[in-house]
Amino acid sequence: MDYLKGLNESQYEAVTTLQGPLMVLAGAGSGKTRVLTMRIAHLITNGIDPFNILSLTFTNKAAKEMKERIAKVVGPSNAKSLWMGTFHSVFARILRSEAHYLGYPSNFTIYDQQDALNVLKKSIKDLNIDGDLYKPKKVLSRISNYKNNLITVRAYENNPELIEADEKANMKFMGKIYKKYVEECFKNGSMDFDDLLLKTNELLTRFPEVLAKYQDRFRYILVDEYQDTNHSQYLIVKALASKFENICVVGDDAQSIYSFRGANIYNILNFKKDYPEAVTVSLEQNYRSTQNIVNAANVVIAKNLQQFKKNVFSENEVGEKIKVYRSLSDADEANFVAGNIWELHNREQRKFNNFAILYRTNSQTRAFEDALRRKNIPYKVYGGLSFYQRKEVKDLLGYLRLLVNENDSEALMRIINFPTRGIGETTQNKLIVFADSQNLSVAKVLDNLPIYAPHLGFNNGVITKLSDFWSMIKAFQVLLKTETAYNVAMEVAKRSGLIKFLKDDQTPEGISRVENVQELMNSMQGFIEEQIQLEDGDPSLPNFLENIALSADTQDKKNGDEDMVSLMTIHLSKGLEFPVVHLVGLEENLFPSFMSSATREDLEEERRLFYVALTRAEKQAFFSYAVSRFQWGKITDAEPSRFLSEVDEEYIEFLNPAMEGRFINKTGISSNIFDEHPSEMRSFKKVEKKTISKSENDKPIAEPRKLKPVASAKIINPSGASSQDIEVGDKVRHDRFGIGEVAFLDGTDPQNIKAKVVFLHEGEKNLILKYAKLTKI
DNA sequence: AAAAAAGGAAGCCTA
DNA sequence: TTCCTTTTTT
Repeated sequence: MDYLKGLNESQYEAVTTLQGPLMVLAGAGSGKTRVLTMRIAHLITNGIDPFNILSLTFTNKAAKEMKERIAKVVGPSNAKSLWMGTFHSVFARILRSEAHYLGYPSNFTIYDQQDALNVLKKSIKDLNIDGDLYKPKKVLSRISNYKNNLITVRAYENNPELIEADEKANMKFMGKIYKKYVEECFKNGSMDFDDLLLKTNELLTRFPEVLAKYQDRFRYILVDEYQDTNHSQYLIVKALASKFENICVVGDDAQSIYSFRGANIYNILNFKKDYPEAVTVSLEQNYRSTQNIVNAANVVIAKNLQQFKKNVFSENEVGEKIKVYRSLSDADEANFVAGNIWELHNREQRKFNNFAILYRTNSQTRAFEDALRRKNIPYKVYGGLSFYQRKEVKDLLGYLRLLVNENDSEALMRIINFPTRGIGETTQNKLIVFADSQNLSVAKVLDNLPIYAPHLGFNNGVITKLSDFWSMIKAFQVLLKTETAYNVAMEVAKRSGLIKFLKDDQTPEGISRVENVQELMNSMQGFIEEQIQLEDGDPSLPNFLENIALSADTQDKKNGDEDMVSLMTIHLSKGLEFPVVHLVGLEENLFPSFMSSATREDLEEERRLFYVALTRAEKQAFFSYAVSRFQWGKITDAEPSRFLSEVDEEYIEFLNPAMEGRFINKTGISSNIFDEHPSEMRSFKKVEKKTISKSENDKPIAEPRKLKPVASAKIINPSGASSQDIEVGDKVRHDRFGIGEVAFLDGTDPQNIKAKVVFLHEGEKNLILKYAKLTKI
């Protein structure tokens, strides 16, 4: 058992405690992945059939890597029958084989967020509900919330509290929309991401024989990143594990950062309540970072109340102090970071891929891209629009999805007139309305076009276009029976006119679109070859489509990537490590985010995010913040993040000596370093930063303005033309914070007025009127 | 009636 | 900036 050698005491315990419930609290950099893989290997060497092991990971990439590592220990044939993957991919697979229980076709389509949004938009429109009041994105996130908490449409309708809550939030049609959306998805034979979990729960609850089958199969269950599971996932795990209770959860409560998509930190905090006999193992030695970094991260995270007591420590070198840079503007900050990387690259011979720039929001990327490009430093931005979300890629995939599931009317409508073939909006609407009224799918109508056409009032020209289109699709479907997925896709790309359409556009963007389609074809070819190599591989088109639908992590960072600086959000950086980390934009209202300073829970999550960011660093960490930043089309004042003041000074070194200690504020409420002379200093600052952004950033400059407090101001209501006066002393209502009173107004530019509002329950908040959507009461 | 072109508004928190 | 709506052209 060589693989057990080199484990420390707690790692050893985590690997070898095989029976019964086990919780492994794995601090950052404590060798968690190693423990997980060794544990599975150990299970297998102890005679457990891999077929009986279910291992749920956070990303598909993690699953793949882990599987490879396990294969090295126990041999590839043993590793093969392991059930390993994300919740979504594992249960999508199960749902496909059990779909008939739920009345779904086994070839159901999986909708990504964009698809879901399109269906939702259509639903809202069909219900004749004002889309301005019911912003699809907002509605979708509410629906997602319901689903993650197992609130089905029926449960919703039977829950007066929920209905009342939605009414209070000015969304009394939520129930109606929810119902319609679910019906549409069902009709399309499709599930969104949340459905994959919700329907699994339904399957396991309603059909005891199915539950028994999977309980019996998954005798040993491992869940990674347990702190980021949502309620729905929690229930699935609990149901499956309830027979044998061989459940091992691994995670770190200090790194729970996904509550905005439903993750519930109490799943891990209450594990002991669910399984009173559970053994807890804490992995506390950090092998990744210097002592300085570990200690600095510790003192910050210690400010959180909701957490397990841990003593994370490092026995690595003490290391350098964290360097803090105060910059004048976002561009200045980016120049500092780029210059610093350049210098370390030269002076310490660090390769570019040693560096990461981590930020809170994607919109911060641009400044860094500009600065790096100017210095000719190679970089790669992670996140943002992923390859599979590109329009041209989704268009081709739309065709392919339609071939597999012709009831997928979302896919059908996407491509029925793309490339344009004279089937315009009017025709499309007629089709949909008719299909709905007859309770048929659009595909069925097209199947029997000659019969239905008279009822549709189409002229001959339209009928010809429609039947031409549909016979083309049918021909593709026939092709699918004999040809490989790749050949079919190639045929689709050519015969649908898609390639021709894209090639007609010779602009650089157009050329890159063609390349993207080619890239899709390549990845398809790669997928097919890979699947053929595998003994139990499945090179079919449906399998390919499922794979991409679930690979939100396709463009994740690979280790040993090319020699480039990595730029990504902190969320994306979870699980990665870099010798040198620049954590940027450490400003109030940016990090912590202005959306997240409302409640203690939100703030604690931001602090965990900070913890995650800092613990990515192995050798050196740099913090930076700007005193003003180009944001929302305006130059906005910024104050140093409270997290900066939460790091003990012994771990920090200030690069702007004059500023040393100036921002430290022990109240936890942000302070402005210029508070002593508010107006003069601020207007001075404005001038200064304007010159900077002009020369260095070439961005439009805001009109000069005086910044003196005003007694009243107009607010612009973004959702309509109506504007409303808000004055000091007014009682106002906020979507989230509730009722409060305006204490102070600041600024004359109607686009940029800040209000200090004292809320009944949430206390004092600084809000930008334009975004706060306050209602006067 | 459909397609292309132009104009205008909102968008930003995080996968 | 990107997406959506409106206008103009065929």
